This record gives sequence, C-alpha cells and structure tokens, in this order.
Amino acid sequence: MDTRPMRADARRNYERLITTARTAFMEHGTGASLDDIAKRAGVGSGTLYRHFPTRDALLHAVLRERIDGLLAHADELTARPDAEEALGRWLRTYLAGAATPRGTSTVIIEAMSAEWADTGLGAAAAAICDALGRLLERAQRAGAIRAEIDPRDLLRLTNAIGVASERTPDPGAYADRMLALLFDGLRTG
Amino acid sequence: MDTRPMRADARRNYERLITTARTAFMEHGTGASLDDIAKRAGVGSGTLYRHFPTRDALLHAVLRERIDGLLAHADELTARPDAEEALGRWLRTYLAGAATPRGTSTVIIEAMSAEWADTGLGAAAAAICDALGRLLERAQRAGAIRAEIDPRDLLRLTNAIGVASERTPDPGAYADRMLALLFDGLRTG
DNA sequence: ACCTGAACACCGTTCAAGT
DNA sequence: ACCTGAACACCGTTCAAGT
Repeated sequence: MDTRPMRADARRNYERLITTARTAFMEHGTGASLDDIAKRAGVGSGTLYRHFPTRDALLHAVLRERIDGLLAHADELTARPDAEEALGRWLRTYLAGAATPRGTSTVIIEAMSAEWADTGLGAAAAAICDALGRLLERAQRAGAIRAEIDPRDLLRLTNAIGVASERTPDPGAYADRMLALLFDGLRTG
Repeated sequence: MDTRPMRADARRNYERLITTARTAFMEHGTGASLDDIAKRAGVGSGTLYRHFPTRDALLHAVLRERIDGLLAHADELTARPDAEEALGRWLRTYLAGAATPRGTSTVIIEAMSAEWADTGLGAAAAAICDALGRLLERAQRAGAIRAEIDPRDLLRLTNAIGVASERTPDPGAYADRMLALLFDGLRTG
C-alpha cells in the first residue's frame, strides 16, 4: 500500500468527493449518478474515476466509518458475559443503519460472493462476516444458539432483512420485528 | 377493460415481446436493456412502449403465469387438513422460483409499497399477499403459528430470503435452510 | 502528479412520419 | 390502429491536452 501523502489539491478533491457522494447516496440510493456527484463536488468526471475506479470503491469509502464502527462494536461486545445477548445487540445495531443509503444491503450481499473477493467492499464484507462469526461462535459454544448456523448464511439473511426494511414506512421497527422472529429460529430447542 | 381483439400484427408483436423479454430477464436480470429486447423481438422501440408503458408492465406480463400458478396453488393448499404444513409448502414453492429472473424479489418488495397500488405488479403483490394471508390465518387459528405475525411482514421477509438467495451458489438450498429457520421463529411457544 | 472536459457508447423515452 | 426509427436527454467511462 502506497502511503505517500497526496498532493494538497488531490486530497481536497478526494475528501469533497466522499462527502458529496455520501449526500447523493443518501438522497438517491447507491445508484446515484456519478456524473452528478463529480459536478456537485466541483471536479471533472475523470477525477472521480482516478480516485474511485468503480462505483463500489466510492461506496466503500462512504461506508468505511460505519463499517469500522461495527467491527469495533463487535470487539466490545465479545467482552460481555452474556454471549446470546451480545449477538442480538450487534445484529440490532447492524440493522439500525442498514436502510440508508438505500441499496446498501443488496450491495453487501453481492460483495459476499466470490467474484468480489479482491475488491474493497469484498474485503469489508469478509471482515464483517468474521466479526459476526466470532460473536456467533461464542453464543454457540454457550449452547444458546444452534450449532448448525453458518455466519455467512446469517449475515446474508440479516442483510436480506435490511433489503426488506428499506421500502417500509418504519425500517427500524420492521427490522426489529423480523430480527426477533429470526432469533427465535436461531435459538436451541 | 377493453377486450376487443388486437390486430393480428399487434398481437404477434405483443407475444414476441413477452417471450423475448422472458429470455432477456432470465439472462440479465430484471434490469435487462429494453432497447435490446425490442431489437431482439424485431420491433421498433416505440412498439415495446405502446404495449408495455413501463418496465414493470413488461415484467408483470412475463411473471403472470407464475403468479397465477402460485395463487392457484394457495387455493389447493387451503383444502389440506394440516394448516401448518400447507403454509410451509406454499412458502417453499414460492421461494423455489424466486431466484430467477434475478431482481424479481426486490421488485415484489417494492411493489408492496403504497405507491405501486394501481400498477399491475402492485395488484399482483396484493393478490399474493391475500393468498398468503388466508394460509397464514388458517395456521394461526389452528394454533400452530404465532398470532401476531402479519401477512405483509411475512411476505416481505420471504422475498428478502429470495433476494439473499439470488447471489448464492445454490439458491434453492439456501432458501430452504433460511425458511426452516424462519419457520421455527413463526411457530407458537 | 493531477485535473479537465470533450468524446464515445449505451440506454430510456417520445413522437412525427409512415402503412 | 399500429408500427418504425430518428431524435433527445442522460449516464458511465476513457483519454488527449493542459497545469
């Protein structure tokens, strides 16, 4: 990884693009016009492509903070005594932000497939899956959650709830209800 | 509804467009190029728009047979003695076809929202929801399924499983596993 | 080293002209 | 009554020219 500092104008454009993209994705979903983002950020379209060769690279940059937060949260929760509650809390936090920008949950599901392995979002999805895997395994060891559940299946299903919640009047409430159902299915016996 | 027979060439174009669209949607998902569909069907793009003013009108025409089949299947299953098994069977059948064309499950979730109420797919989604509602209510009356489950929530979640399964190596297997989990959550006590 | 914006390809959608 | 395809707008992506 090249860590030499960017030229000042490059850095400024980079930052501006991320902030503008965040707003655009929030407004129009993950499919927002890249041309429009470049225009609104006041840069040429080539500059956008130089910094972010694909739409997903840009989306990844926008989501980075949230993803890092989720990973840190998982680490904190691993210290909790109640493994089942820790898993439940993390999934609720995960879904609390999943409805925005619209389309994110779909992209994460896609990013879990093999073809995305060496993209930024693919790596992010893998990291999320690992974090969830640790919480899940602990709950399974504690005998609270069925042993046959696979972290990838669970992450996919959690994101699926995210997809379904996006078009709902109250995404948070829907996600919580569905997660409660799912959790009853996950429990042993 | 105008039921006067179409002119022979119009009818032929109409049929050709549906068959071509079915192939295109299967190959490239529900976002397949409409222009390309018109070309492959051998008609001008205006003709496509005359018959199907929106992408969803065309998709609805393509899905019509499958949807009708699902509604009929629900009726048959209502005659079964075991209400819980009937519900489970219908959901499995529903998901068996959900992974193709890619994007269908997402569209159905969208079609359930209020804005789609007076579109063809909106009406279809409502009919599917009603059919599921009847199976669900019967299973609830029988005491097999939790009373607080809402058919709309359940249909959304079922389609969510469909979305998640699309990008999976074996969609059918994934859907069955997730449905089994979900079902455990749906059961009483 | 980085930026700009014109250029190209592609797609959705409309509509004047045709049969 | 229906069809065609040119025309327009919009978007993604590349790259030659500029600083």
